[in-house]
Amino acid sequence: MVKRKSHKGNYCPSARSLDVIGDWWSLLIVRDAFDGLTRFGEFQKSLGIAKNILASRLRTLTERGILEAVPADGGARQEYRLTPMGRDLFPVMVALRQFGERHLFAPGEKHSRLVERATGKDVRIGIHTEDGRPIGPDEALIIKIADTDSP
Amino acid sequence: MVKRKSHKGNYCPSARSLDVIGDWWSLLIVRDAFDGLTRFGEFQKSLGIAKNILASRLRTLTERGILEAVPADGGARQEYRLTPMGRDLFPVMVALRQFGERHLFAPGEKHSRLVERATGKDVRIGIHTEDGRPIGPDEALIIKIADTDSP
DNA sequence: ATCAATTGGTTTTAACATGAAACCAAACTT
DNA sequence: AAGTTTGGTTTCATGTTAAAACCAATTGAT
Repeated sequence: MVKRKSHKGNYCPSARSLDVIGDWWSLLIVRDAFDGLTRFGEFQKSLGIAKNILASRLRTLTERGILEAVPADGGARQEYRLTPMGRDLFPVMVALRQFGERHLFAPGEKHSRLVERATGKDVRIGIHTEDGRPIGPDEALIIKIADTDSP
Repeated sequence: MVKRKSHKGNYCPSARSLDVIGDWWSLLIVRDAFDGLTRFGEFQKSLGIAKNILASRLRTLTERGILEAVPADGGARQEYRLTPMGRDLFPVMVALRQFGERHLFAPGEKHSRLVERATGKDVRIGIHTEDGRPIGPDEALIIKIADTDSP
């Protein structure tokens, strides 16, 4: 491929996010981390991912501050835990989940659910303005950064 | 690569979503579509993506119901527009954007913004229970589907 | 109408990433 | 102490990507 492109320099925050977690496996690893998995073997079993790919992903997620590797059992083995930055991916997970639930399951087909621990109630996502009014895609607008080099 | 794995059969809705839009380019194409781009050349210029890859992505996004291709100018050329299903990816875009804004820009570094068209106010995302209470990752829990084949 | 340029792709090619399996060292079990 | 489990790394075949060349159909200029 002549090296996969990066979106790092992009001034769109979504693009930069995809640069960090936009590959085939990273967000699934993060999802499992939200679900409490911490060990190499747990992720590998849960995802059915090749071990070399998993090792590579855990390494880059750690380098990028999404996960942190803490020594386990006082030995050489690691436990991988979400950092505060990693936990800030929660809305991304919920948004993906909600989209999938709505469009990617046959009617009546079962799927896992994300619920409030205390009450068992479904978790939802909402888009709104900073003063709290709900807003849809058609009322929103992307403002690109001003080109400060213009006359 | 012995063919990239698919998450299609997975019972996690997030995994299925990633199966549909989880590659390196699809969500950026969707972002540009939200921003009003419709033509092959517009996407190509905006993203700097190779033309063959773009053609391939537009095809699969269309096959999967995220985009629809409508003939433009009454000729053979196409316009690519978001379907209602595609517009339901809006929360995903907003969530990615919010994460990127928070963690992937240096202090003071400029980035594009997503605002309400009418007021110019920032668009935010919120996670809450079905009865409206805000909720964080630690109060949430994934419930896996019951294994109906168990005794 | 004719010729040139633009648009919207497809094909080809080289580099690179992925997945599977084999391999290996350290830690844990017995 | 020997075997097993855990947590990887290495090797290899194949898939996927990026870039560039190519091409047909419109569109624009003369």
